[in-house]
Amino acid sequence: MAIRERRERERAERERAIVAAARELAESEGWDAVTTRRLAAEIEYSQPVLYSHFKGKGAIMAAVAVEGCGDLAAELAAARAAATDERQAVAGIATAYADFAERRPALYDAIFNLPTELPFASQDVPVELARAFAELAETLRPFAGDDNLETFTETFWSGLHGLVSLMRNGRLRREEHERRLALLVDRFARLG
Amino acid sequence: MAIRERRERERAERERAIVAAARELAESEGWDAVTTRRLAAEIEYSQPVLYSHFKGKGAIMAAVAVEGCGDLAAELAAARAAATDERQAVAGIATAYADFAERRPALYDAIFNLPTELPFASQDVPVELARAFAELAETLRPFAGDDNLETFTETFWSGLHGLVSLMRNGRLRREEHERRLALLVDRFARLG
DNA sequence: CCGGAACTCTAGCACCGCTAGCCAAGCTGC
DNA sequence: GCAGCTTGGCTAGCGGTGCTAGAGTTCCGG
Repeated sequence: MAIRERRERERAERERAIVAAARELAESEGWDAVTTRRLAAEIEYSQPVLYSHFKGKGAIMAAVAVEGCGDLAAELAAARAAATDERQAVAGIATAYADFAERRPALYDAIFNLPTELPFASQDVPVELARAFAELAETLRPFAGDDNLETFTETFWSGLHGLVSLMRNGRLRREEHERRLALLVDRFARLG
Repeated sequence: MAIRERRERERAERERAIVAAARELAESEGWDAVTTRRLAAEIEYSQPVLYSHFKGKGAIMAAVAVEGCGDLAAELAAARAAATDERQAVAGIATAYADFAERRPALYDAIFNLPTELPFASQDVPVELARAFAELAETLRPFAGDDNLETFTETFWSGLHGLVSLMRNGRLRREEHERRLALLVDRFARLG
């Protein structure tokens, strides 16, 4: 039965290759360039193979999004760990968040903007996403005051998301970005 | 030469019909249902006619977005006018903004989310959009303090945009919406 | 009345996500 | 060792997309 095991190994490997190809293609040429035909060519298999691994293109994008959540969580954690004091931690994590969105726009879109069926508000949130959210929440904890921490975090997070997504599609003046970021942090990282 | 005038009138009328059809279709069935074939059928002309009015589908969507800006500006202005005091004005305009996004998701997406080439940061912003932004700015003026009013407004606006867009695609718990909105308002409508 | 301009239509291109059905390889039971 | 079945990847194709070339019709000016 070792053959069966090898097969399963190869199959898992191919699945990873699909997600990796989708991610790389999206990051280098944008999601519009990610088509099932292109993806199939990239992994050197025919199109229908993709559908034996994933329900459809949306499921592949969701898989990329989950991977991206891991990266985001890691970068947020690093920013929090590097902070010197509580207030600076908020500024640092905000900058890290904005940098992530700026540096990996395709990944960011997969996680937050694209109409994917990535489970969010339900109970089975991807663990990586929960980690990213928790990093934000822990950083904000000293400033939540009487507000519910989760709600407080969601609101701050929304501010960050609004800043980066409006700027990325040209709705905000790019040169004011840092000032807006500082302003948002200032409004949320204060006591009382 | 009256004939030429009649022709131009009919042509302008047809252009309005295209935009109206796109808007109605998007609002009732979502942007996915807005295809050039469907649009052509709706106005009872053939597909290529659309391209004699607009450069492409994107341009039609941009026209719908500009119309939508007018609606948004009107609703924000009404909310501001109905306010009893300065702080309540911020809460009112925030609620009006969120309600607009909730009640007309397709229109909101056309304005802010879809990757349209609607001119924003350039000098020729649609006048309706400038009006909407100005309503926000005037409402926030008493609370901007030392911050640049425009930057301050952009940041608050980003917060609103983040809240509504994350909630609309299932990234935020719907039942906490009003609390988040109140929290955002509270952070921006305070002195000092 | 007729030549030319303006305009709309049919038909089709290249692409999309997705799937039915064929065919070859490999495992299983005799 | 061999027949038959299962597995799994392939080719080909469906119905859709945005967009356009070129034919055909209508109408205006001389």
